[in-house]
Amino acid sequence: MTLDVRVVVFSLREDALIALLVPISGGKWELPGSGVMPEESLEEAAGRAISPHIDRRQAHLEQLYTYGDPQRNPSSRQVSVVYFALVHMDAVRISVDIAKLWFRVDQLPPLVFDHPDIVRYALRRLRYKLEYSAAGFQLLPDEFTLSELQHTYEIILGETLDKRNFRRRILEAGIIVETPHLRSGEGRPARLYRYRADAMAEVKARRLFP
Amino acid sequence: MTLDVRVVVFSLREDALIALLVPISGGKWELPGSGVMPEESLEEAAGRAISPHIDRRQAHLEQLYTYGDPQRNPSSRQVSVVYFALVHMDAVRISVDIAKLWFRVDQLPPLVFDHPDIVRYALRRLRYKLEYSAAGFQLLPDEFTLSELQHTYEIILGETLDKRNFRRRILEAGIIVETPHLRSGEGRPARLYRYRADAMAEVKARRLFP
DNA sequence: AGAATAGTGTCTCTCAGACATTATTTG
DNA sequence: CAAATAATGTCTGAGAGACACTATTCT
Repeated sequence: MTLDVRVVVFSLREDALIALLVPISGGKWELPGSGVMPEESLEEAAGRAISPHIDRRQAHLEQLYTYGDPQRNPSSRQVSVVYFALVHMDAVRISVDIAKLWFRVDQLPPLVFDHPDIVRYALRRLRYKLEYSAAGFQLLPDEFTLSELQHTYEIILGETLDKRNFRRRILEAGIIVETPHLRSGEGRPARLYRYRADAMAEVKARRLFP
Repeated sequence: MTLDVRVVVFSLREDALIALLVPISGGKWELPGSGVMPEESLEEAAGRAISPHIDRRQAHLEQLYTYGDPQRNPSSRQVSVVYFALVHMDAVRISVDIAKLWFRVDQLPPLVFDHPDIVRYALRRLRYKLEYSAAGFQLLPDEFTLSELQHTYEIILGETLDKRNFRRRILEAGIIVETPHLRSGEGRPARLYRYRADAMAEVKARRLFP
C-alpha cells in the first residue's frame, strides 16, 4: 500500500484553461505527484511535487479529495491525496515546460488510471468555487484589469457575462481593490486592480455568478 | 507511516446533536477508526470502522478531509482519511453503546491528537451542508413530520426558524414528499414525510437557510 | 475623426424574510 | 371546551438580471 500526493494545477493560456501534466513511459501522462517524506506535511509534499515547474510560493494549494479505490491502480494498491492549485503564468518556471507539459483541459492527452476523473472533478470544483468566490484572480498576475478578470471567468464558466453586473458584484464582494495604475494599450487605458491581502476570507455568503 | 480512516458520526438525541466516540486507555477518547485492508476501498474501511455501533447500510458516508501533519500524532506518523456520517438513532446498535459512547457535541470528553479540530471542522461542514441542502432528514427515521425536521435544523444551526418559511423552502426544494400517513399524539396529528429516493441530487442551487 | 476598449446607472421582477390566524385532534 | 400542535398566505424590501450609452485613448 503506497501513499502519495497528486496535484491538479490549473493556469490560463490565451483563451483557454490549461493543466500541468508530466509524461510517463508508453505515451501516457499523469498528474504531477510525489511520495510523502517522513518530516513533511501533505501540503508540503504537494508543493514539492510541483516545484520543478511552478514557483510554489505563488501557488495556493487546496486539498481536493483522497482517492483510494483498490482498483484504481491495477498494479499496486495506491492511495493519492489530491490537491488543486491555481497559478498565473508568471509563476511558471520557463524551461522545456511551456507548451510541452501544459494542455488545454478540453484537449487532454491519455492519462493513467483514474486521473481523467480527478481532473474532471477538479474542474467541477473550480467552477463551483468561482461561482461563490472571487478566486479567479489567482490565475492572473498581481495586477489585472476587470476586463481580464471577467474574461477569465468567462473562459472557465464557459459563458459570457454581463460587464456591468460582473463589475458590480465583483467589487461589492470587496475582494479586490483599485490600484493607482493604469494599463495602456489599444483603446482607453484600463484601471488595474489587485487582490486585497487582508480579506483572505472566502465569500461564501452568496453566490457571485449563476 | 500508517494510514487509517476515521469517521465523525453525528446523530440526534432529544434536543442535542451527538457524536460517537470510542474510549482508549488513560481516560481519553478518539474518533472511531480502522486501518485499510488490501481489498477494500477507503469508504468500505470507514463503514467497517463504525459497523460495531451503526447499521452501516443506513449511514451515508461522505469524505471530509485527510489529515496528515507530521506533528499530529507525536508517537508515529499517521495519515487519517476522515469521513463523516449522519445517522438516525434507529440505525444505532443497542448494546452498551447508547449514553456511553455518544456525547453531545458541546460537551465532548478529552480527545486524542487533533481529533477536537476534526470534530469542529465536521460540525462546520455539517452546518454548511444543511444551509444548502435538505440533508437534515438523515438524522431522522424514514418518516418524520415537518416539525421534527425543523426542530433538527434548529438544533444544529443553533437558531430558531420561522415555521412558514421553513416549510415553504423545504418543500420547494423537492427533496421530501408527503406520505399518506399521519402521526397522532398531543394536538392535531401531523403529516408524515419521507425522503424522495429518486432525487438524490444535492440542492446546491441556492442556500436554503441563512 | 474613427476605431478600440473602458467605464457607468436604472428598471423590473423574483425571492427571502417578517408576520398571525385557523384547523384538527386529545383529554 | 380547553389545551396542544399542525397547517396555511400575504406583504415588503433587497438583490439578481437585463439592458445601451458615454468616456478616453491611440493611430
